[in-house]
Amino acid sequence: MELTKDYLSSHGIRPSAQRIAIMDYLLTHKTHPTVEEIYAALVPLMPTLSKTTLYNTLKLFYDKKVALMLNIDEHTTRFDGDVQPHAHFQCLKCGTVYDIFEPELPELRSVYKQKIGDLNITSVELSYKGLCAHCEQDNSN
Amino acid sequence: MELTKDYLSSHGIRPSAQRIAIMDYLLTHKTHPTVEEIYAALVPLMPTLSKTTLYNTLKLFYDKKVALMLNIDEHTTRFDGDVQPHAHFQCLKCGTVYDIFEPELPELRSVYKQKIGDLNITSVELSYKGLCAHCEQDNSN
DNA sequence: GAAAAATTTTGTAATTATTACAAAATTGTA
DNA sequence: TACAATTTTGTAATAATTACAAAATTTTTC
Repeated sequence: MELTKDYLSSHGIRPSAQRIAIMDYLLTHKTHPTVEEIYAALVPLMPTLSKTTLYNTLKLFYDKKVALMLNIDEHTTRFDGDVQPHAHFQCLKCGTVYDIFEPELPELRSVYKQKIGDLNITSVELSYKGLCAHCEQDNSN
Repeated sequence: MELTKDYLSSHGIRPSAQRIAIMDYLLTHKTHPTVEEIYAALVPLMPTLSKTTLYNTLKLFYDKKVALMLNIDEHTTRFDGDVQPHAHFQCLKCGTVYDIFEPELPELRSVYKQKIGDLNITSVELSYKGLCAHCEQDNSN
């Protein structure tokens, strides 16, 4: 908690109670949560928390580069407190988003913040879809 | 137009007038249009076209693999009639989505439809963001 | 330490994208 | 032609996100 506060400060984010709680949630739940999921988890701990604050804060985290904003899910934006370059996989059946830290994705690291042609890259998102092992063998289609 | 009809048929899609018009639009406008943009362009030609048909048709095209459904844009889904594996870049300022067919993206092709760990990949989306050359030199920030 | 200024949070109300659904129209087939 | 299946349409609902101004909190200045 105290670490989270310093983490925010060192990234130019004033550490309010709300911001600490939200960042702390992202750092301890690497499940690529939606706004709805974060809200549902935090409201019991912080009953006055508003959705607007949550949206504003997540946008701030994204701008300050302490969170990734993932567009992998067709329906909603998901967030990731792990800002190391890595890829994601979403199961088309159960919707779970998995991290992919495979070393055979060198281009993800090398191209990051480089130029392709005359385009100045500032962020990359590499997303896979398919069926996860669990859903693959599950016959309850 | 006649070609478009055959193209749909050969992919198991019954070629209705609406479907031909929509596919034809995608094949001749490689601008990664939104549903709204496609609708605005086609309604003058086909005044009875409904949004529901457009949504259903684009979903069908995606399922039948004659269109890509892009989640690169935070606000809305975009579609691409070019189904060859390739990457995209969206300018954070003007919003334009550019194609990236760079040869230094080998993994995009090799990993496509392969396995990573115990995950069965069926589609890949590689998205970059940043400023395009045009917006980069434009000082009207 | 109190007052003023700046920042952050909140709640409500809009907006936008997407989906549900059933009736109407169209197309394919017996 | 008539029946069945498919496709299209329009309206209404849902869900995600944003706008906005008032209230609360924090920081700065005197």
